Amino acid sequence: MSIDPTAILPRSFYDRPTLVVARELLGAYLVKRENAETWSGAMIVETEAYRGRDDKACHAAGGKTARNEVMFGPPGHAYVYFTYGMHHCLNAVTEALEFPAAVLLRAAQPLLNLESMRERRTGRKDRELLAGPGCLCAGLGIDRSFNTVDLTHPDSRLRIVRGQRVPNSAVDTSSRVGLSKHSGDSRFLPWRTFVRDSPYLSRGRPTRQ
DNA sequence: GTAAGGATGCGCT
DNA sequence: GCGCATCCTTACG
Repeated sequence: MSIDPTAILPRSFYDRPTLVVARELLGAYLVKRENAETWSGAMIVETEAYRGRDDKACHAAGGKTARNEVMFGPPGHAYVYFTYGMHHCLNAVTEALEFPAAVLLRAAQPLLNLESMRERRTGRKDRELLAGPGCLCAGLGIDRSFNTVDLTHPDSRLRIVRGQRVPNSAVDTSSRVGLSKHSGDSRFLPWRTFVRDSPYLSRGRPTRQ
């Protein structure tokens, strides 16, 4: 298994229904350039879909603001936001221009340049380096300076490239993690997708009734 | 093993 | 000012 940082997923990959993109991102490689020679890489194992004005859990449910306007832009760009006063979260924008939607990358299996990840996440086991949306950004050193980065551009320091095929038999879904009451019925949508038996998943518990 | 609460800063009302 | 698409530490079985 080797990562080819030039096998970039094209914009057409993201210009599809968000749930399809969320499913197909499982097994893909998230790749970040550390410097001229060094790349860090990890296989995506857990995602969540956030889609449109009707999804009350979607940041864009209340309309376009300075914070979420990337979600209204063209697909294939990174939406990175800061939350809980300390965590960054990384999303890939999906669907057509002006339709706000994105896939939250929640967990990944470290594959390339684990040294850098261990430095940024001292004291953690390897399986925990990228296990959670905040952890994933911490482990890969992704902050708000990555907001709006084009994930499909050959010069970008952050991109997603072709990875491994994950069979449907290995994929499971659940409701999304961490949504509060204000999301209404949206919080029960089964829009979290993950590789069922991966040891690299987040510890997040899906929203319950 | 699980559960509860605190940390923390930004976006939005 | 309030609440958050979270994570970590602490407490207790």
